[in-house]
Amino acid sequence: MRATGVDTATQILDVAERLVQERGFNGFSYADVARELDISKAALHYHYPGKAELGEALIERYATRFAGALVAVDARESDAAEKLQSYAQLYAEVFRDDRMCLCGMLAADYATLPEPMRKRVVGFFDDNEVWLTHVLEDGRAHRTLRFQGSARGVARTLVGGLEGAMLVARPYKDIRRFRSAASLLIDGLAVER
Amino acid sequence: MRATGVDTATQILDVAERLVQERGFNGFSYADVARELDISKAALHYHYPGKAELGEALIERYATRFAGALVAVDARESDAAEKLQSYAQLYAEVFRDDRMCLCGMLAADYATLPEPMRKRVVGFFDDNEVWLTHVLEDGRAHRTLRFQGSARGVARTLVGGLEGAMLVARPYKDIRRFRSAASLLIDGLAVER
DNA sequence: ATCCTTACTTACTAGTAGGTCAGGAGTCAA
DNA sequence: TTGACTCCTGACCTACTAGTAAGTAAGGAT
Repeated sequence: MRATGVDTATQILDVAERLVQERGFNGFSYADVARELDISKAALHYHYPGKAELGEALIERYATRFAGALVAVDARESDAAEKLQSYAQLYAEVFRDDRMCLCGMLAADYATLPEPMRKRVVGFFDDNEVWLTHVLEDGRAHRTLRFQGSARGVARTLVGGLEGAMLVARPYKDIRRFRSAASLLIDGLAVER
Repeated sequence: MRATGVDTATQILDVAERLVQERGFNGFSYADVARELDISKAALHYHYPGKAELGEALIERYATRFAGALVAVDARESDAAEKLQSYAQLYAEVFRDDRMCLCGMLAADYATLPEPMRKRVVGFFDDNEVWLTHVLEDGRAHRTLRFQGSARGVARTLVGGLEGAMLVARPYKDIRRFRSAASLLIDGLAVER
């Protein structure tokens, strides 16, 4: 038996999540996960009948965790500009260990994904967009943020901009590349004081 | 024999390029390419000894074509702001047919790529960065562009921003999503008149 | 006429992919 | 102490992966 007290289903999710974020959904196998946890492939199939179901569980947990982090940001920060900084910080934390955002990675693999996974990936981006749109509208109303066009358009640009910053910074293994891009994206929205 | 007059090596590149842009480097096989061209897998190995070499040839051609397009932009446009618009237009053209930028896709697959391919992917981004940096510095000198910080930092943000805009817009199959993000990214740099 | 190259083919390899199935060990309640 | 339930293993399957070996038809050069 493996040392930890964490249940197998969770350990599978942990390993698979890291593999997807590093290598993509088509870049890992059930055998990879089983080997790392020193269990049989059949044990994986017991907990997650197929790769598609494992993928769904992966996105669901990731999205739930992310949504929780956004609620925490709302509770901690009141200023919209600060919220955007915290949002970028969430991405920066994901960037560690050569990881890409799970759903950014799955967006690249989108064409090969089963339909239920696709729905959840899009749902993740939609959720991000909605949260950012609220923050942006709030910031504009309170004059702490300034931007042209719709809040929704800026929200989409931010999601894409941060995902792309991770994507391109990863080959360079340089978090400063990511931070620098994130700052330029976000600082440009703040009302200078 | 297949109808076209184009040589087999080029046809292989064409099909493989599309498959990588749609599905990623781990999302297609030699068998997929062979089936589409109605030739044997062994014929692929004749022209490109292994997937790694095929991948290298893919990036090399793509990067050369892209570099050529940038030279053409330099020749056609003199205004830096116009050059940026043309640059974004290059990306918009790639976006058609559910395609992602070849090197953006390969950046996602980066962890699983053989070393020679990695070098070339990074080289592509470096080239983009250099070209954009020149355009941005030129635009700032001629007061047609305005931005804070280093031209290099803005160039990196643009590359990442456009790659990410493609990545996230693709699941929605909506080029307007891409165009809107590209506009926000670039129009913010233009000196208002 | 022969040799060599180009551009393939068919038939094959070892290894890996995702997935199935019968069964067994441990736990718990009746 | 039996039966049900949970969690797992070993053995297996079929399809597919990249890659190789050997052979061949067509065409040019000597």
